[in-house]
Amino acid sequence: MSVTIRDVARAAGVSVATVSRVFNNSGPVHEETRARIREVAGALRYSPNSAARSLITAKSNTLGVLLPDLYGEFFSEVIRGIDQTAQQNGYHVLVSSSHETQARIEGAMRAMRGRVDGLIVMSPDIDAPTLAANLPDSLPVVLLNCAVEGTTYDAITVDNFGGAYAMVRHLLSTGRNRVAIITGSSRNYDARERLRGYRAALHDAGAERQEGWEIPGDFTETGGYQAARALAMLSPRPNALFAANDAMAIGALSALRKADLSVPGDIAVAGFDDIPMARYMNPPLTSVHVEISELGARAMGVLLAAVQEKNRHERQQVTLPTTLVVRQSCGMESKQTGM
Amino acid sequence: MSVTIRDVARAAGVSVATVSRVFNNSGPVHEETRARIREVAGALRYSPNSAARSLITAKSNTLGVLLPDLYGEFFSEVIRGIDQTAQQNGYHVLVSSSHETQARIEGAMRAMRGRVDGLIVMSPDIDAPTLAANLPDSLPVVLLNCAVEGTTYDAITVDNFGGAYAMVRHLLSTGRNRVAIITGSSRNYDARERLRGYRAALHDAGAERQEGWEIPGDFTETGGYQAARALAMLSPRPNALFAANDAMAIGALSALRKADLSVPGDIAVAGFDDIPMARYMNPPLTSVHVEISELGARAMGVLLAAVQEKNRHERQQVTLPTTLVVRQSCGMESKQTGM
DNA sequence: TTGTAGGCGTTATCAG
DNA sequence: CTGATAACGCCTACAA
Repeated sequence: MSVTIRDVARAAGVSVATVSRVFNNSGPVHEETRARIREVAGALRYSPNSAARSLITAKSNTLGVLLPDLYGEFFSEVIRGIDQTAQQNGYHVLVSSSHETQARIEGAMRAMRGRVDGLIVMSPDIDAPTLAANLPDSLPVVLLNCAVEGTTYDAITVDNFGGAYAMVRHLLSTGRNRVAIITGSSRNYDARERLRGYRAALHDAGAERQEGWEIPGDFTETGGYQAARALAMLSPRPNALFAANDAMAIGALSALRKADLSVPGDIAVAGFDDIPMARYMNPPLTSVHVEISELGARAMGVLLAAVQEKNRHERQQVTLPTTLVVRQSCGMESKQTGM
Repeated sequence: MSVTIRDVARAAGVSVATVSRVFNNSGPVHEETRARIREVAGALRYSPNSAARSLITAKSNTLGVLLPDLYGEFFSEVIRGIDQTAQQNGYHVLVSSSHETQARIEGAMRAMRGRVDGLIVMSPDIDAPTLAANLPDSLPVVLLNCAVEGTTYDAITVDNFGGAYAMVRHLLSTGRNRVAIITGSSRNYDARERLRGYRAALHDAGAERQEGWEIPGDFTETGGYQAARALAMLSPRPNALFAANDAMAIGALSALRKADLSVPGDIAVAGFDDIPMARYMNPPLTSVHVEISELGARAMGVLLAAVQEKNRHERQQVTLPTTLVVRQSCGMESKQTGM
């Protein structure tokens, strides 16, 4: 650990400059001396001090990830995608989680400043202007599932609107005419977009819409459970339910069961995300499939481009498509293909 | 970003040493000048260059986390606990995931060497000797859910054996006399321990045990599904099933349903981990509750102690207790308390 | 209480 | 192809 480039140089009978050259593939080095240096360095178990390197190159080879709250399978997958892509490109990942409030985001950014070459920010709960005010302008930043309308940040989002729209459209097409929704927090960008898709689908199909059919939730199983319990007592009762994520849909299934309502007989149920467990629910849960780890991978991809091209990098706002996965919870007949 | 300590010093009309003292609370500084420096620094948006700081102090204020594979709710929770504890103590977290093989672990460690002050290693698939050979001796390391018998590393593990033992014991106590298990990979430490607990419980209770009742799984929903499908065809058929984790238990529930077996009527089912969704299954899933984020928090706590005390730090191997959570999947009657 | 100056381990710019 | 040597930004004795 305390073996430095000088030790290697001395042991190999060369100057530090030459050692540096072989470790950076910079400048020409005689093949023979290069081999000797590599050997000596290996024997000494030398590895360059990254702090010193960062100090002079002004690069840390580290990228930061700011997360709202590590919770559930969703984030686990996102990070997986982020980390794999980073690793493949020789970068490290510094994570910082649990940033629901603006103050915390701000603090986390300050803490990361100088330690990272770029940042992925995932904070669906913070609005765009607030975010903009806090984002460092000197640092490449990619927004993940954030409200970015009218901004010029690099951003990547799931097609929340399109996915919700397609799902509700599908529910209507199966003959359900009273479609309710369990929403996420109204401060949450994803949740707002999914609600918007729900409303648009109803509107475009000329279907009935009621305020009371928009039941507030919070993206947790418990929230979904409680919302569905409330929904079960509505009259007339909706005959389809679109939960803004799978966790809530699963909670809802449980509540409906308890209320002795059959799914999909009395009411069809659908979720969003298509987490791995969705297909193993009873009944198997219809959902909007999102390639979650791909989401993280793409975000990291854009960030790497921004970091490496640095100047002259075209800002891009990517929307990841979703696909409808129809299973029995919304009335698919065959038990065969439900899996 | 390019504003250095010298700029602050110049602007405040003092020397860099004084500014440094202010930012490190080291040495005495006149209250008045301290205030002025803080103000100037704030106005200039100065923040110390961490690379330079690390270079001279030989500390990075960063702790590394090596994960086998970011997968499912479990890891999400572990990281949450780790990160929160780190943040509270002013440390950053560098993560690196997807290290199933020894070679990858080794590479990741090399990559982190010098960038972190300590390491949390979670690699249940690697055996202790192999691990030991690759662990840096100069760096504080805490093992998380690893096989550590006979080693002196700091380590923290879930009481896999005890949890499994208690669960099987419980299943037997409800009158089930043919208890099967879906195991995890035999290379996985957690899985081995849970299997050991299963066997011990059967043995101690004088219950019947059969090779064929130990069905291999892989900790995924799909693995559980397939294992349960196989189990359903056994004769005589087991009347209780202990899955070594919840994901497999959920897959199993689905398969048993498809095989027209009733749970808990024909067969009781139990899992391990008690992930949030367990209680919302149909029927609600009995499981061994683990305080997962606490696991991460504790690991980080031990690591911080090791890093800060450095010398003279007593090695400790902590085992986190588990609790039995009984729900309807193993025959609890009341629908009321099943939630 | 404050300032001066040396050095942390590398890289990069010059000469040779 | 190789070797000195000046930065990089900061901390920390040691002086004042």
